[in-house]
Amino acid sequence: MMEKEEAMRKGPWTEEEDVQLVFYVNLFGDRRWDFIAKVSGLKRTGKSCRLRWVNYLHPGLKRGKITPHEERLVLQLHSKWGNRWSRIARKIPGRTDNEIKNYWRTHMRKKAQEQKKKATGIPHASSFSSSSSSSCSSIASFYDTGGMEGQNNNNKCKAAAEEVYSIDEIWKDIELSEESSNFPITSPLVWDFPTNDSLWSHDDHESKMLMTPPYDSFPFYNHHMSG
DNA sequence: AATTACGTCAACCGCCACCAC
DNA sequence: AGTGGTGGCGGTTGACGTAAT
Repeated sequence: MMEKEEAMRKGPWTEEEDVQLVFYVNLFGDRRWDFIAKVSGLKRTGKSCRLRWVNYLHPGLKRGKITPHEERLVLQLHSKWGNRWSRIARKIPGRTDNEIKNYWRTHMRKKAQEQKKKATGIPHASSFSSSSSSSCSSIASFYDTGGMEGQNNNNKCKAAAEEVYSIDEIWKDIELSEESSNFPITSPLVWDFPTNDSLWSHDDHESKMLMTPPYDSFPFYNHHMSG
């Protein structure tokens, strides 16, 4: 409390901050965010660092639009779990909870509005997507944390959804589509650092490693920054 | 060309769970 | 068992880009 808090930065991250964060995450792992926030010299909170890493800098992130397969998967999982975004995201490789949440909000809202119109008698029927197997649950539970578990009135939808498309099938689909499309895992920054967990055992060294990342020696830095 | 409306998405906030002490 | 610190999660906001007028 008496500690005079340095003003924390907020808002969009700069490229320099990204580089710095990645450097320290590769050094210390992606767990101790508060520590990383402190030692990195970034004027960001641990939470902010974590968010940036998880939603943007993580090497495994898949960029680009949600595919129909993923969309289907989101629908399936949302019908099952409701707004458990992180849980859903874990089942969709390369997608973050934030991404899925945003996707759901923007796309499902539209669908919900259409559905409402339809319900109020205004003839406007555009299907959710030609590949969507079931939109009943998503519309019904749109925006609330329903989920299907334990909700009798929705069991029909769940059953219908599962009947139409099993999770296994969805996974197969995704694998196939990814194989065929050969989708690139394209994180905005391609980091060459080894993610070496052994670094974690170097607690004693941590304080000695508090240095500013040598930007010049980062091959990816120049590469990315020139873009 | 200027303005408005709309869509998208990165980032913040508040709450909660977990863990170490 | 109680407490404080930290990370994770879901909800929400606001900036920015683009389409429509």
